[in-house]
Amino acid sequence: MGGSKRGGASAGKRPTIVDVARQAEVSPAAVSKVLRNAYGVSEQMHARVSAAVEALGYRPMVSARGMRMRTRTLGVSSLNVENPFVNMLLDGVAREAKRSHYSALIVLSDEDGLTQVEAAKSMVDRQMDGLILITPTMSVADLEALARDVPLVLLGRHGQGEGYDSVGSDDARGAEMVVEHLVAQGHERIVFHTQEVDTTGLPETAREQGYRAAMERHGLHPDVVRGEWTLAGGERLAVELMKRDRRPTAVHAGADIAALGVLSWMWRHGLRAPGDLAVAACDDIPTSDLPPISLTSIDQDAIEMGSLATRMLIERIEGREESRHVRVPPRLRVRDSA
Amino acid sequence: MGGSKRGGASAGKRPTIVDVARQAEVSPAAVSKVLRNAYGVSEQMHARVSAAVEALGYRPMVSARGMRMRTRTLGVSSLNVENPFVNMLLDGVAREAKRSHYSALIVLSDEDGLTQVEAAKSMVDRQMDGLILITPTMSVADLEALARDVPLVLLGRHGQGEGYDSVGSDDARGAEMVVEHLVAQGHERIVFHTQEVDTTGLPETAREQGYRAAMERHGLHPDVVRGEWTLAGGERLAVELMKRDRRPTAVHAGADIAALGVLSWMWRHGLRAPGDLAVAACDDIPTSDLPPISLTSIDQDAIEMGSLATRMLIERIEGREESRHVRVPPRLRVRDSA
DNA sequence: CTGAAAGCGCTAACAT
DNA sequence: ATGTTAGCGCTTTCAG
Repeated sequence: MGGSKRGGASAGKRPTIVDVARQAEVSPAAVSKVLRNAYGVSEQMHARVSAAVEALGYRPMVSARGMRMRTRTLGVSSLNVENPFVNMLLDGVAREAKRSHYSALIVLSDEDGLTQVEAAKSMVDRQMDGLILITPTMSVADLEALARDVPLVLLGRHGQGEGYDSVGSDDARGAEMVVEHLVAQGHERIVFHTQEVDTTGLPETAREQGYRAAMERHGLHPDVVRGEWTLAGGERLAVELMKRDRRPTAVHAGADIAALGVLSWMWRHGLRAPGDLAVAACDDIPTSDLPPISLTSIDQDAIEMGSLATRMLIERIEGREESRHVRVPPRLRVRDSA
Repeated sequence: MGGSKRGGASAGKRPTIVDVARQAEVSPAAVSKVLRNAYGVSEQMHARVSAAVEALGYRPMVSARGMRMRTRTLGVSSLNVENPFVNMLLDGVAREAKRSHYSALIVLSDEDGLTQVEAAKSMVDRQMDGLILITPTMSVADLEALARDVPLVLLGRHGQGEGYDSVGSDDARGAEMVVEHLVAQGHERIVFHTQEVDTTGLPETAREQGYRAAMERHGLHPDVVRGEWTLAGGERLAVELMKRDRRPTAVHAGADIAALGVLSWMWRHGLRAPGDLAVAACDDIPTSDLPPISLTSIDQDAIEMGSLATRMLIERIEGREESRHVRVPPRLRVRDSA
């Protein structure tokens, strides 16, 4: 049945390093050295082993190898991807990992802080060399505990602690830019919409700070509405704003996905941006650029953020000790909605 | 600093099963049994071991365990996620995996068939119990080879071979539904836009068949334009259609993302759907439902597809031998664009 | 430059 | 019901 030498690597079983050694008539240790390009292997040996590897279609089993050395695998934990912004981050991570000859494995976890911790630990159990956590909502204490077990980079969240790194957009600056732009357009009653959070370091916090600072600098009253950065959250925001006696003239929805909710509601009710209400947000997801939407937004260069986080994680894996916390400068994309 | 008993599991190193055994004053084998809920452990033993596990914060190392048994980990390989449809599939997979107490690890690979094969193999190297491949473009031969090494389910692609399973939308039926709808609206010159593919089983093929069949049934001329299912591809399609002497009155863009390209181009040029051109597509991504877009589309129930594929993979891992190829029925979402 | 032997953390017979 | 021993596939001393 297509089998070859008896007792060999045929029988449907995956060939091991011992099979290769037998085929090449050398020791398993020698094979291992060739595979790792270790120091001290003759041309001859290299050729023999390579031929055998080729012939058997041998591939090292990563978990066995992982018991003695690094696996060259990065773990990425991400919230469920309703938000396309996250996809762009993942894209950046995947590209950079590939470029650096690492594998990146992604696990999807829930908003729930506990599940995130569990997801992260489960990646450690699986011998990942390091972890990238995308906008994790877990506590700082949990993050620090995790960082003691494994090299760690936060992506899309600001960190300040020691022991891990972070890459975030300069959220405060982004929110300021939105306000500056709206003020320049003559707006004065500008609402900011954000999510309730209890953990520090999340974009919500920084964006609100930036908004408040900019408003006050212009002698305007901050007007913050709490809600959710989802489509539905945006619709509820629209309802709330429109039923006010003294309507605002502009809203910074906090995140594109919420802004889309606002625009949808307005559209359905015969209202248009910016005429009835100027709308702006953060994330610059692809949908925002579609002409019928044309949402003014803060571009956070997500792909670059993902790629930077990956480079930083690899540096850490390869020995860096000092923490680095990077804020990537945002850009304002002015479109029709504001 | 802060260490406890000398020689114990303190010193920053992760505790092993031996540490737990020592702490509980039992044998490592006993610990292993408790951990696996294996047959034949006394109440007493269970309590002692559990306490020790708790005390040390012990977690089994999955790769070591994986050398002797299953890892309860599913590998998911997915194309780079420009297309939100894929996210919905992933979402379904993640939920079902969690429900079944499996972990799902995702790897992002390129369009390129070779890279996909490499990505899949690398998951096998990492001891995944089974693989879900999302709309893989690799050859049937490659798929069959892979299926010999590991339980395999294709998601978003039709398969017929033995040795693996598949879950796809009934793409032919979906395309038919679009044509039926357009014909019912009085359209006769209906273009179908698809991607060039060389591999069988992909949605492109089935959708084109469904389109042709439906057109012919109504005595209409099939009119197929090749291009790319991307935003840019959709814009090129619009250009091509609009410069024709005898313009079509409707287009089935093949995929929502391409339809958005068509709509964008039309919008920028002062044209509107369905007045100037009726536009419909497949995928029903969230953006299509936004009022300013309102794209008529085929809802493939991606979340259910992902979840079904996951259940099927687990069945296979747990012993099923016969192949199953499922076609999930699509639904037409009629909106303003057609 | 190469090979023999020990061991990574765990499970699976086999004793007891 | 529990412990002993061997070994999964690989790397790593350490001799030769």
